[in-house]
Amino acid sequence: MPSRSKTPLPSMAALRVLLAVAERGSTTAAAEAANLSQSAVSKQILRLEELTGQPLFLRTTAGMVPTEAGRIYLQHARTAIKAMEDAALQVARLVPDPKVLRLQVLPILGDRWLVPRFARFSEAHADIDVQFTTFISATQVEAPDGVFRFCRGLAANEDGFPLFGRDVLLVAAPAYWERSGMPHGPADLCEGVMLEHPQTPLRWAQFAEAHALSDVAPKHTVHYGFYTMVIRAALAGQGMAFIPRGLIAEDLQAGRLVNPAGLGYRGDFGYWFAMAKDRPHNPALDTFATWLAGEIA
Amino acid sequence: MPSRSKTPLPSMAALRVLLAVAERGSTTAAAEAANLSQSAVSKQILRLEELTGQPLFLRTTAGMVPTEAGRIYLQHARTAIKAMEDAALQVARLVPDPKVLRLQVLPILGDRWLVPRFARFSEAHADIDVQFTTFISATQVEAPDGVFRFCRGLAANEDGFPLFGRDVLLVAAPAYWERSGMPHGPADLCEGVMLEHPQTPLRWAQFAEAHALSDVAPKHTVHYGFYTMVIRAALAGQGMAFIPRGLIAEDLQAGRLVNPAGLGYRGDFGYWFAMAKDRPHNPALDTFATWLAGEIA
DNA sequence: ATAGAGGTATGACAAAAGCGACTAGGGTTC
DNA sequence: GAACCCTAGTCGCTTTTGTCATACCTCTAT
Repeated sequence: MPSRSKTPLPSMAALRVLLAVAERGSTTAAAEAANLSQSAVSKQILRLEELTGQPLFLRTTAGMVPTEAGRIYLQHARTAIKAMEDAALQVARLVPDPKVLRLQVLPILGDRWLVPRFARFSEAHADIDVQFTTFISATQVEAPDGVFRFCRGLAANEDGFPLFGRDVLLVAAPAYWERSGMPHGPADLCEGVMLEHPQTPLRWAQFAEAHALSDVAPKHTVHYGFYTMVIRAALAGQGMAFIPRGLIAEDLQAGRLVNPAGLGYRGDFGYWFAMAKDRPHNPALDTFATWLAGEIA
Repeated sequence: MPSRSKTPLPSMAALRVLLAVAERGSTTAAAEAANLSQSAVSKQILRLEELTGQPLFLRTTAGMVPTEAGRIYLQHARTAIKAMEDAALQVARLVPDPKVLRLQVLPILGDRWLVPRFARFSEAHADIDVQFTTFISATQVEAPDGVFRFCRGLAANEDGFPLFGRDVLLVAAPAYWERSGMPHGPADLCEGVMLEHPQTPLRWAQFAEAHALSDVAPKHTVHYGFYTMVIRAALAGQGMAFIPRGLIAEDLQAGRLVNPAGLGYRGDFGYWFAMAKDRPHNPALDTFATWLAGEIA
């Protein structure tokens, strides 16, 4: 039975913007991701805050950080958006020969690697409707057709192939190196500021292990809730980060990030594309996998 | 992590309209419930269908009935709407002295009894923000403050009081009685058409039990998915229905429905208002309960 | 101090979406 | 065939949502 609540509801578009802001940490960055102007993003958030009757973000000089209310609201917004994406997918699957793909992708990989080249794919295969999703939820009924993952390898019941990512570089913005001095070896890094995302194995620990450094470690480490923000912070010159080369190829080339003395390591983890083996054959998925393999070749 | 899907999302308003249409069975009826024009409702549905790429309703001459795709979409729409209502509620609860109430109410009771008189309450207590909700979901974090229920009585850990509804009348539209002939006793009803909602104890079975009728039963029974639609069908002259007097007081007075020979019964079930005993004291809830008690007195 | 670089908010205005009133047209019922 | 229910389309009008330019704030560097 449907609701008869008089509660005014936010628009889904606004919710999407909300999530983008929370993830990227600023209206400016979110605007870019959402293909909107900064002012539009700002207004959406303000409208949401008016709706809920309280601030959803704290405005700091560095950007927007969610308040208590904001975090609660975000959680539910995810559920709502996910529900409708699921709905769209399931309904699309009802037609005889559905050319729909659902791909689960990590936010950083999507933003920095996949989305830029994906335009070419959708141009070449306009008939295939690809839905990207970045998290899973309780309402999820069907597993995605394919998954982008940061892991060591595939499970037994999966097909797939590695993309890139084992080549991890220590980078920072030129401004940062100027301030802290260009390092020549691991030992020079102790004085620096490390930027890390606790749940991602792209950290000093992996670097130290690869180079058998037992007692050296940087004095300051800053943790971010999203790996995206680690990269953003690195670009802003706030510190050093370990980042897979593939994610920042352009930034290195343009000089926005610098990898001193080739410092880095080769990790166990890499980005993989995985598909369940036991699912019914899906030609659209084949097409996508083939294209993807071509892109990394 | 938020979604980065390119899937265009429907507006929440559209989803609400969708639910209304599904429940009431026609755009015309939904328009009334949603305080919109019929044309607006129709257009919302058409837009949703364009979005999903397939029809969500079958157009029959009697109204709109959900397709397979429609039913799936409805299900998810409920979760989405519920998520945002929950969000609004939880966020509202964060302020020091939140004057927010969540009340769970049955659709028929809400439409036909509560909403009409509720205007008076919200006028008198503009500071109290009441949220009506009609279904519960997995994402639900908090129990509602109060529940309107059709039942025999309260549970041990509940406070509350009965509203009305034990006085059940057999009614039909005048046009129907003209066609089928005015009955004078239970036996005359066998030839008629009964309108019932399978999950509601407002049916021939209860009537027969109350009057110890063992072998008489109407030949034709039509089942509806929502009790709302039973009333709608009765008003449209499609048959007879058992309806609590309180829900149709106006229709009886206006002659839109007629209760022949006082036929009916006094049932075990009635509408109750229930509040959990063990919850922290909420002054706004007291205010509401007091008002409600006054309304039925 | 002051300029500059990050960020957010705001005002003016254009585009698009949404709504209501009305109308067309199909199907039932009497 | 007339009256009545339904849905869907058209026409203006209002509201929402977006862009662009700009103001403004706070930190940092010169």
